[in-house]
Amino acid sequence: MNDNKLTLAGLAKLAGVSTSTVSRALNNNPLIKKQTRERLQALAKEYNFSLNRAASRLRTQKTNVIAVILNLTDSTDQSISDPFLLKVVGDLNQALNYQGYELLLSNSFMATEDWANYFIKSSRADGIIVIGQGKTTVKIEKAAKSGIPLVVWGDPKVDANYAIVGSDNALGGYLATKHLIDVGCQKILFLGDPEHAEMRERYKGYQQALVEKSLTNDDELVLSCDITSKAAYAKIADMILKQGLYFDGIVAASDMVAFGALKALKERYIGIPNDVCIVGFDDIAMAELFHPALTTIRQNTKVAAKIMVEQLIKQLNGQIADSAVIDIELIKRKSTHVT
Amino acid sequence: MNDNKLTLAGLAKLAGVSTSTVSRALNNNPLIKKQTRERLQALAKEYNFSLNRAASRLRTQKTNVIAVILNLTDSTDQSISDPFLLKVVGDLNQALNYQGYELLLSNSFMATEDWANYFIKSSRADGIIVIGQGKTTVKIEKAAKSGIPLVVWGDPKVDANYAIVGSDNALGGYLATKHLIDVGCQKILFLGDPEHAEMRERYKGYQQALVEKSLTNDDELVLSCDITSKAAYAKIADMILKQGLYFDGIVAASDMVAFGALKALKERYIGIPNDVCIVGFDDIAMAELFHPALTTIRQNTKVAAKIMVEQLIKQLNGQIADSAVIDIELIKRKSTHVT
DNA sequence: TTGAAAGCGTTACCAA
DNA sequence: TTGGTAACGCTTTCAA
Repeated sequence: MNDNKLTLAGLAKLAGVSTSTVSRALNNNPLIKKQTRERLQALAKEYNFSLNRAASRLRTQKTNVIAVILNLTDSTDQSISDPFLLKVVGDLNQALNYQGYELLLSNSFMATEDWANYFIKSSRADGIIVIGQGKTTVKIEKAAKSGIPLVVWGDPKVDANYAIVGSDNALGGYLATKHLIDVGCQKILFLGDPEHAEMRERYKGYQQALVEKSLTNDDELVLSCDITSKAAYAKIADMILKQGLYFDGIVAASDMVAFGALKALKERYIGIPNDVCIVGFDDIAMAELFHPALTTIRQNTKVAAKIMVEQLIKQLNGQIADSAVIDIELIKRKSTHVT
Repeated sequence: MNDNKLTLAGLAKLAGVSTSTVSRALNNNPLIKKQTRERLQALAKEYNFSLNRAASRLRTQKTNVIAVILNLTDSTDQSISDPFLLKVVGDLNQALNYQGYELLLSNSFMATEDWANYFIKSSRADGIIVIGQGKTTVKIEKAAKSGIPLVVWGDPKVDANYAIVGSDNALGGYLATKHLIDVGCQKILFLGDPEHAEMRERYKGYQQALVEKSLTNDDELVLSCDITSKAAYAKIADMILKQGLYFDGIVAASDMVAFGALKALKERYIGIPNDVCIVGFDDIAMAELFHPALTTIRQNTKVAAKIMVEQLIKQLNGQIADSAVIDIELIKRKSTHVT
C-alpha cells in the first residue's frame, strides 16, 4: 500500500475532483450532492485516508479536545489515590466522546500555573473541566477570569465566578448525620478536612443536623484529616490510643476515609455497627463489597459528567453556563444497621 | 489586555526581530544568542503569549501526544470498574508528562476500529499505549501491523508482534497457588476468566503449582467468571448454593474478583482465612484496608508505566522496542494467615 | 547570529 | 453543485 502520505489533495486528484469537494464530502457537508459525497467517503475508506487534525485544527481554530484536570491536593503523593475521582474521569470520557470531543488528561501538578494559556490559547484544547476545587482555588479563578470555557466539579453552593457542577454536599453531610442520630448515635465524629471546599460543606451539613437535634456546639466532634484512607487510619488509631472510644458514630468525608477509619476500629475489635456506626460519602464500588457494607451518600457521577459536558458546550457556543446541583441519595447499609 | 490574537508574527514585530528568531528563541534554540533568547522569552511571558500547537504540529508533523486506550472487555458496562486499570492510567500520565508528552485518553468502545488511522495518521497522537490485551487482540494486531509506535500493557510472555510490558502473570499465579498450598489448602479454586490473555497466564501458574505438588488434573477447580467483583460474587454465591463449600482456597484473578468472592463467603458466615484462604492479584489500595486484609500479588504499576513510556519513545525514535517483564511480589496478609 | 520565504494539510470564501 | 485559492500560525532551509 502506498498510503504513506496521502493527503486531501492526493485523494482529490485520485477522484478527479477539487480539494474543496473532498473536504466537504468527508465532513458530510450537504452542499455536496449525496451521490458524490458517498462516492468520496467510500474512496477515502478504500485508501485508508484520514484527515490531518493538526491541519484542520489550525484552519478551523477548534480542536474538539477538552482538557480534564485532576486538581490534586495531596502534594506528597502525586498520583491519584481516590477511585472516586477516577470514576469521574471515566464518566467524563464517555460523556465527552458522546458529544464528539476527546479527552486530554492532566493534573494540577503537571500543567503550568496558567491553564488558560497552556491549554486554550495554545490550541491544545477548546475548554477545561477541573475535577475538584481543592484547598485553594486560585488557579481556577485565574482561568475563569481569562474567560475561557470552564466547568468545575465541586460544590455548586460555593460562591464563584465560574460554573460549578456537583452534589449538594451540605445536604449530604446533613443526611448522613441525621441518619446516625436516627439510629441512636450520641457522639458523632466528623472525619475529614474542612479546609477543602466540598468537605467544608459536608461539615456544615453535619453541624446543621446537630443543631436541629438541639445538640450544642460543644457536642461537635471534628477530627481534621487528609482525605485519604491512610490519613484516616492513622488519625483514628492515634485518637483512640489517646482518648479511648469517645464517639459512637462517624461521618466520613469520603468512602476511602471511612475505610481507613474502619480498619483502625476493627483492629481494636470495636464492633461495627454495634459500637460505632459509620457513614461514608461517594458510594464507590467497594462500599457495597466491604464488610460490613458501608452506608454512604451516593453521588451520581454519570449524570454529573453529562451535565458538566453540556454546560461546557454551552460556553463553547458563546452562551453562559450555570452551576448545577446533582441529586444525592443516602444508601443505607450494614455499617449503620444496629442489630 | 489586547492579547487576543497575538501570534508569533505579532510578537516578532513587537520585538523588532524576525519570526524565525522568535520561534527559535521560544524553542530555546542555541543558535540564537543567549541574550536575545532571554529577552524574547521574557517578552512572550509579558504578553501572555503561547505558541499555537495546532500550527506547530502541522509544521513539524509531531504532536507530542500519546493516546492511551483502555481496552475494556466488559461490553455490558462501558465504564471502567477496576481501580487497577485507572491506577495504570494515572501512573502513565505522570510518566508521559515527565517525558514531555500529553495523554489523550480513550477506550476501546469509543475509538473506531482502526486505531492506527484514527490516532496516528490523523495526527492526533504520535503513539499508542493500550492498557489490557482483552479477550481478543485483533485490534491491537491490526495496529501493530501498520507499524505505528505501540506498547501494550499485558502479558509479556505471550507471543506477539508488538511490545508488551507487564507482570509475569504465570509466576504470579504460581506464587499465589503455592502460598495457598503452603498454608495447607487442599482444594484450591481458580476464579477468573481464562479466555483473557493475562488471566490465562495466571491460570497456567496455578496449574503448575498444583502439578508440582503432584496433584493431578482432577484436582483442578476452575470457576470461570468475568473479572468484576459483581460477577465473582454471583458465581461464588451460586456455586456454594449448588455444591456447598467444595474448596478451601481461592486464587482470584484480581483483587476486585477476590472482594466479590469474599462478600459471598462472608454472607454465609464462612470464615476467612479459617474456612477458606484467598489470594488476590494487583494489590490495589483497598487490599490492605479490607477485613481481613487481602493477601495478593503486587504489580508495580509505577515502574511499568515508566518502562512503557520508555519503550514507546524508543519507537518514536525509530528504534525497536522490547517486551519487558515487571517484577511482582507476593504480599502476605490476613486472608491467608490461618490462626 | 539573524532574516526571508516556502510549505505543512486543511477549510471556507468567492466565483462559476 | 463544484472549483480555485487564500489563509490558519508555525518551523526550517537557505541565504546573508
